[in-house]
Amino acid sequence: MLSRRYLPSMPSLLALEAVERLGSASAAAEELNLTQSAISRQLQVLEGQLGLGLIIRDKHRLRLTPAAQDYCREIRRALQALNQASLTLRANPNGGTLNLAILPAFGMHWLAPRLARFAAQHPEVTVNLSTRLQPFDFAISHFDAAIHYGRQDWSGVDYLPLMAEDLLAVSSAGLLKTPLASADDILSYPLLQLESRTGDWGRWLAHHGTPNQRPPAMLFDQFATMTQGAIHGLGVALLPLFLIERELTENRLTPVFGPAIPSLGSYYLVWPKDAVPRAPLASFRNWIAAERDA
Amino acid sequence: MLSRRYLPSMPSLLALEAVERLGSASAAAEELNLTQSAISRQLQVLEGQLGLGLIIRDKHRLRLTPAAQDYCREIRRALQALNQASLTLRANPNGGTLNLAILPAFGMHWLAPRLARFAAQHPEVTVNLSTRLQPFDFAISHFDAAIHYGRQDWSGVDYLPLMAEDLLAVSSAGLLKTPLASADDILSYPLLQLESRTGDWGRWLAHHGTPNQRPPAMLFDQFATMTQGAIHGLGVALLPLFLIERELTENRLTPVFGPAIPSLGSYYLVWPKDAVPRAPLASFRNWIAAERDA
DNA sequence: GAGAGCATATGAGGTTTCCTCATGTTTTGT
DNA sequence: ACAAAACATGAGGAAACCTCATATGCTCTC
Repeated sequence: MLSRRYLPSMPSLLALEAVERLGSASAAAEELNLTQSAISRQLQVLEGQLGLGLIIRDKHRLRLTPAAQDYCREIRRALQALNQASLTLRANPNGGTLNLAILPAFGMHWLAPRLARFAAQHPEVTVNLSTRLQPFDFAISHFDAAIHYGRQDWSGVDYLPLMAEDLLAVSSAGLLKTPLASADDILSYPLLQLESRTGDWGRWLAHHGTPNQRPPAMLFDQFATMTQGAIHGLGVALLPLFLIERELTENRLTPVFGPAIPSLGSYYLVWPKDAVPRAPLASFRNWIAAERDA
Repeated sequence: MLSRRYLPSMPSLLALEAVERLGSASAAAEELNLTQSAISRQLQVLEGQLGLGLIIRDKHRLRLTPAAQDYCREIRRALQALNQASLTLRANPNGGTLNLAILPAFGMHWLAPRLARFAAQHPEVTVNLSTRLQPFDFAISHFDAAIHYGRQDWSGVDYLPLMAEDLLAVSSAGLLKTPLASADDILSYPLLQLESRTGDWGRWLAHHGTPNQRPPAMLFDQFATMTQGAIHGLGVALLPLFLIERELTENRLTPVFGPAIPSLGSYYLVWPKDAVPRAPLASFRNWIAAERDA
């Protein structure tokens, strides 16, 4: 329950926030279209209400105490959330919102091209996308659903399988002087891999008859940067086929050895098992299942 | 930059929040120590300012539109953050706060017993603990630092090693009728393992001369539940020694085969590389380094 | 189906908060 | 030394907020 007693007023919080950011009451006043006098008073009001000093008034300069700076960090985040929520509501007065955590590569290549159709089909839902590289706890985040790659190893969620994945070993055209005679010749080139998928090269080698290897490789946190690395000749990368179709047709990447092999994990839409049902999520789930089967 | 124009007033947000939660304006009025009249007007003010209807007035009952419910979810979170920040500031006017993400088992067994000393040494810092089972992105969370188990595989952070770990194979006293003749006899018992550490049993077997195994095992997301499972005879678990000292001395768990083996990962304190230096984090880092070496 | 009980809405009016204007004081820079 | 710039504050008005009193409509019970 929220007690009204300890919630400062909006103007006083805005004043503090702006003063912290801009460094002076005058500048804050200008930004907020107020007078310097108003800011000065609001700061006093806030100090009075919280019952402590927030500002060190030193030679007619304002400086926040360390505690006030911490406080400011928190309230800025909260104010931005309020602002964002209000703007979203104005932009979309009839529908709901769907907060979706995506994986950057999947979001860019699979979801983004299709999402316009969802928007057309469900104009009442605004989709907010935010990238997350790792699974997270739904209970302490504000997401309705997430895109997950891997196996069904996220606890407390339900899964909708979206897509399997094939991995192809590729490099820039110039990297290999001569074609590889066998798969394990690849070990003489620098290998690139994703932090979150360090087993992939081992699986690729096993698939080509060289088991129990776990070759060293350069680490990237996202496919986008790894793809760029490969294009620029940094080494050989094992990349999902659906991400690099353009790079292959435009010869910026070329296959190195063998065909694409099926990836160990798949892409899923996941959402918390215990969430209260919400229309936007249900619409999205139905839509994405249909897209998958299209 | 926060525009003052679209930020509703505090009373109007509180009114909406309470109405959504309590279902009526009268109940909201009582909770907020206001009159029903005040609530009714604030709702109208809010609708006016946002320029849209939030409430379906149906037979003298108030019902929020779906969009308003979504909006409510967001503002409630923000209001709670403001409330929390204000209370924290009042409780601790001189110092900073340190938001720390911990691993539950490490937090309970290693950190908790020591944390009182930090509090005594640094009364000016309030430590907020929150458990996280997986690495996360510091840029989009509000944490100052985190406890990490594994290798140095979290990107964009600095590391302070805290502790290595030894793993012991244990079960309830009654589970094994006869002592194991060899390590791989363990495969005939159900094995328990952590979701995030699925390679551990393979390493344990390799350590005892049986390489390249990846035995199936029951999955747990936290050590606490897994320990309870082992105590109640669910199977054999590979548990960090520092977590189960009591269980061993009190014979609720007994070693199954062999001594403890060193774990692949270690515990670290990690914090974002690019963060602006803050006194609470520096104090904590210094303190925890000293604790580690004590 | 009449009346009690409980909702919300609203007119009128008071109180508090918020803001500006005008002015004073101190510091900084030229 | 003087201008410019910064913050503080007294006074007063405007806006926001709240209450009281009252009106109206729904629902449930007898």
